[in-house]
Order: sequence, then C-alpha cells, then structure tokens
Amino acid sequence: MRLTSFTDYGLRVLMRMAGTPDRAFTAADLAAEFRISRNHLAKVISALAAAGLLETRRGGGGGAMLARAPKDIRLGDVVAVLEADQALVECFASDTNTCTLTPHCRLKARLAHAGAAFVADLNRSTLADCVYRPEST
Amino acid sequence: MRLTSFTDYGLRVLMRMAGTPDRAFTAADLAAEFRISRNHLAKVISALAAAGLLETRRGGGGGAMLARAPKDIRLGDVVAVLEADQALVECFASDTNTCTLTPHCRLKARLAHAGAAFVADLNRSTLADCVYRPEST
DNA sequence: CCTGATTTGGTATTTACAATGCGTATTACT
DNA sequence: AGTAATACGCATTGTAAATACCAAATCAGG
Repeated sequence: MRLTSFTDYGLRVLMRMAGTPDRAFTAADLAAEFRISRNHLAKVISALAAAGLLETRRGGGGGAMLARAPKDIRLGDVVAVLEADQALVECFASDTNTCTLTPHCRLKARLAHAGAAFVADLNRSTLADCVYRPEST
Repeated sequence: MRLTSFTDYGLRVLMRMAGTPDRAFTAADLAAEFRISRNHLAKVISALAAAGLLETRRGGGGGAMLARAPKDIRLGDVVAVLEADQALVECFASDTNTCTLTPHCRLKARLAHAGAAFVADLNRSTLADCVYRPEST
C-alpha cells in the first residue's frame, strides 16, 4: 500500500503553505526548502491549482498560495485528487485488466470500499491540524 | 494508492482455493489458470505459507491448500501481511527518508491511522465472502 | 531405493513507470 | 522592454516490481 511521491509532495506543499499564509511560494523556493526536484514540484503545484486548492500567479512576484482556509481543506480530499489516476489493483484499470476472475470477482467492491474508508478516515482531519511551521519563526 | 501485484495475486490465489477446497493446487496450475508468471506466483504462495495461511506439500502430488477455513481468514490481515514491506509514503521508511519536515510533521500519524482504517474495513469481510468458483463446476 | 515431480530459495534479468530534467511558450509584474 | 514566474510537452533517468532462470531440498510412488 503506497502513495506516490507526487501525492507526498503535494501534502508537504500544503502543510508548509498553511504555516505561513499570505506568502506566495514559488516552485523554486519550495523545491530548495524540501531539497527535491523543482520540475516535479511544479507539476504537483499545477495539479493542486487545477483542483482548486491553490491560487497561482505568474510573473514577477508570483507564486502560489492556499485558495481556502486550512480548516476548509480536508486531507482525504487532497489525497483522492492527487491519486486519482492510480488503480488500487489491476482490475480497477479496466482497459489494461487481465485478471481472469474479473466478471465473477467478489473482492473488487470490498477493496473499493476499503479505499473509501481510507479517504474518509483522513477526512476526519483538515490541513489546519497539520500546519508545518519552519524552524525560525 | 496502490497495492502491488504481489498482493493482488495472493488474493486471487486464496479466492480460487476457497472455491475448490480439498484440492492441492500447484503453482503451475494456478499460473496457467490466471495466465501469469509461474515463478512469481510461487513466491506469492511461499509468502502465504510463511504467514500460516497455506499448507504446502512438496514432491509428487504436492501443492498448496488453505490452512484454515475461509471464514477464519480475514482479508485485511492478508493484505497487511503481503504489503508488510511497503512504505505508505517516504517517511515511513526511516532509513531512506529525506523529508525535511519529518521531526515536526503532524501528518504521519494520521496517515498511519488511515492505513489502519483501510485494513480494518477489509477485515469486515472474510475469504468466505469472496469465494471464486471456476467456470465449470 | 531410485526416479520423477514439486516446492524452496537465491540470483539475475527485464520491464514498466514514477521521477526527473529540459526546452519552449505563456503570462504578468516592474 | 525586460524579467520573473507558471504552464506544458517531451525526453531521459532511475528504481523497484515483475519475471525468468537455476540449483538444491523434499517427497510420493513404483
């Protein structure tokens, strides 16, 4: 059971931004602070913006900031958005599925239910519960 | 959010065996039926046997069969065993973790809790709920 | 007590895909 | 204009899962 680093990074970004609201973070800033790839992080930020979680502004002095208050951002929703294209097991990707028991399988629905339980459990917390404050404040 | 095919195959094996109890399945039999790698499947079977879910017998006429009644095998436990070496996110693998917010991160515990919720939800079902019967019975 | 069938375990190879890098276009502030 | 940033497509890399291969241990049956 694994989440992609894409999702991992997305959560880090949100936690960090919640720690210093009203600041516009550039992808370069965050990449340096986290010591990860700037390019990859830029895509994560794009995805978060596309999901309506961040507001971005181009050009000089631009960057990204939270689109809503941390308490209005539920963690499960974030994970669900960032993991949207991940199939829990093979048979969830109907176009590439080769499982021979697919038509009669009684497991798939239960796995889907468990995945929903995972998200629901995370949704008991909001970003406000996971604010990250940098070293020097 | 993804499970490995290792786990996926393990679940298929158990469901199939529950459909025809008292039969000893060889790795080759199951691999042919599922149209997957025989060698890979052999390791899955090994892992299931090591976890006490299967009894295996070597030699001519050997094979594997369920060690317990299907109703006594909980799906969440199976997944937990087969996914044991999978880190949900980077910081769960403490030896290779590079996340700069690790000491102060308030997310990790919540992710772990959600992972447990996933397993617990699956544990509401047993293998008896997911028996797979082959085409011709 | 062989012989063939099967599991078991280790290692090596292949492959798939996430992760990363990079170049260009686009947008916007100064 | 010039500069600073996002946005986007494509190429490349790296890593881990998936697979293949091989040797050894084990057991049933003649």
